[in-house]
Amino acid sequence: MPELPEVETVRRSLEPYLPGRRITNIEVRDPRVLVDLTRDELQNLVGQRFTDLQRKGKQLYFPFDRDILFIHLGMTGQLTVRDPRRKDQPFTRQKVTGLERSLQHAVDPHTHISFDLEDGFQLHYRDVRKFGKWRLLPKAELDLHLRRLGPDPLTDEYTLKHFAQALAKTTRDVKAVLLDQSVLAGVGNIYADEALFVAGVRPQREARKLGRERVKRLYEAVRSVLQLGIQNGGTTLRDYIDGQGEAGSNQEMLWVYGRYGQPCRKCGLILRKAVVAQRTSTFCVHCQR
DNA sequence: CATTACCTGCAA
DNA sequence: TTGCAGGTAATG
Repeated sequence: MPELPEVETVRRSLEPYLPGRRITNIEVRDPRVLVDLTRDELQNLVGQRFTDLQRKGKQLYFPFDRDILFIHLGMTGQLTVRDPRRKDQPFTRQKVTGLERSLQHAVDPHTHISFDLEDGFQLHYRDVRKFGKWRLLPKAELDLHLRRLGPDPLTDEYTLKHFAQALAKTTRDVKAVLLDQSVLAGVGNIYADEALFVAGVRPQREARKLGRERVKRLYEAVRSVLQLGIQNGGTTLRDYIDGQGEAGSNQEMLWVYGRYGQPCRKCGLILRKAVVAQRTSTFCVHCQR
């Protein structure tokens, strides 16, 4: 599900609800998403208030009094807030689509963690495949933990120099570099394919063989496709919803991801797919070299 | 490097 | 029934 634009959309959509609210109860139904963390340790957050909602790449992190809660949504993680003032929607809407079913938390077998907050608000974590990960780390370990990630492309730590150097020193496929979270944090399979198309670069091109001009185009394409994704509230293919249960619309804007067999939106040639960096990749052999 | 494992649901 | 899916992390 979630790459940088989806995670950022979740973060923003939770922002009006969580900061300042005290946690009154925590229920963990399936502890498998907890990493180096027991149910009891998570209970330490009861009585504390949410403060800032932060993000680096695909990693969400929420500072509390002494510890920081890290949440990675994996492939199918959903973090949603229930607002008691909106009884009618979206959580009790009567549609019967899969997306809507996910909002009936009380009876949903995939909602593994629920927080009760002040004023009747609730925060729910749903994750069908359970690839998501929750960690609780002391504040002192924040830098250590974030340092394992490369720069977030929406910050000014993301520089052409750094990006070019990372590409120049490896024989890997360029797509593998885009997906490497220690090089840059936040690009996954969708936005890697999209950025490569926008830059006119084939995913299987050897990273160090890209010329200066194409490196620069790719550097900028990464940022532009992520920004567009955020602008459109993320890409909803099946599971992704934001913190208020809303789907995104960026799937309507995709140039190539998931469109193999269909005509290229720029030149009309049928898009091809190949496995690159162990992931299905879609590209246009005419527009991408 | 590539492969496998972790999980569940859904479409082919 | 098989293969595939937005994710990492642990193996050879």
